[in-house]
Amino acid sequence: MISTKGRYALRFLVDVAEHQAEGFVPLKSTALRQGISEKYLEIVVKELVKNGLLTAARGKGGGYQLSRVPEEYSVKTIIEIMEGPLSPVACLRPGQKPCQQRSICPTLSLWQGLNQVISEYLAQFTLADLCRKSDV
Amino acid sequence: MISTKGRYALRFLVDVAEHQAEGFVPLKSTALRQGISEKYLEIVVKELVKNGLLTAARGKGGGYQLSRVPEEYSVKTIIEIMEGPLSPVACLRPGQKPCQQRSICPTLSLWQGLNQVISEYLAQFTLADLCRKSDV
DNA sequence: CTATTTACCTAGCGTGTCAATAGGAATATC
DNA sequence: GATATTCCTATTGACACGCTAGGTAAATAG
Repeated sequence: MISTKGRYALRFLVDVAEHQAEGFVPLKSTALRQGISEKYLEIVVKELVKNGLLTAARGKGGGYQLSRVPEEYSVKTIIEIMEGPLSPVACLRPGQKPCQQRSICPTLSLWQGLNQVISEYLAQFTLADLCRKSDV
Repeated sequence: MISTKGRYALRFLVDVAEHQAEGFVPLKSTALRQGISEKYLEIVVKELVKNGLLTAARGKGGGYQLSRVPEEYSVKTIIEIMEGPLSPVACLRPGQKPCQQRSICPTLSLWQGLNQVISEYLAQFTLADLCRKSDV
């Protein structure tokens, strides 16, 4: 359900948060530290820049910085940017053609509940929480 | 994360639970009622029989019945039979080669927590709960 | 005994996503 | 001008998903 894109994004953001004090953090160094393919990480990071989570600087001495403070990045938002709406079942995805069985489906409310449980869980954490954990 | 296999399985079991009073429930009739491809449903049902959730009877007048009372079918168990272990991220799946970043991964406990939240949610419901809902 | 109904079995197919790779262009610093 | 970096487009191989096809085996009804 949550692919490498979402997970790499989180790890990248944590890494940047922890190293940006020294200036812009180049993708290459994070890829090395985290053991992630450089080229693949590019794809992930591009999305984060496009959505305004990261500020980029090109050229020598360039790299990435967070656009805001870590407390303002909810895990749910980050995951949704990378993965799209995180419905656990296809029939709940927005823009889906309405299921014909919807009105009589005995499992609909089950999935709606699961959806909510997951959303609430991910919404309660921020980047700052993750950084704290990796300090220990 | 939860594919048609798991969802069809639940809907099939609910349907059988609600119609088995009249005898064995043939796959064909459930497929019609639920609007599911007969042939595809076969694949799903085969798995349920193999795992002892359903009792089958061949030939005319045959079909399927629950092996136990609906209260004894936890939603979590059913889903796990169809989908395998329901970890939201690959690195938590049992039998996965241990992640090299594991000891320093800032997101590990996040995923473990998500895993638990999902498991607990699905474990608290049984087939009987779903049947009640479709009665309303 | 035959026709019918049902479960059971094996195989294959088209589509899409995932994770990753390849090769370069644009931009900034020294 | 050399170097380090982000940015852009395209492609690949593997795999799962949802589904289809074409049968065989068993049980019942007439």
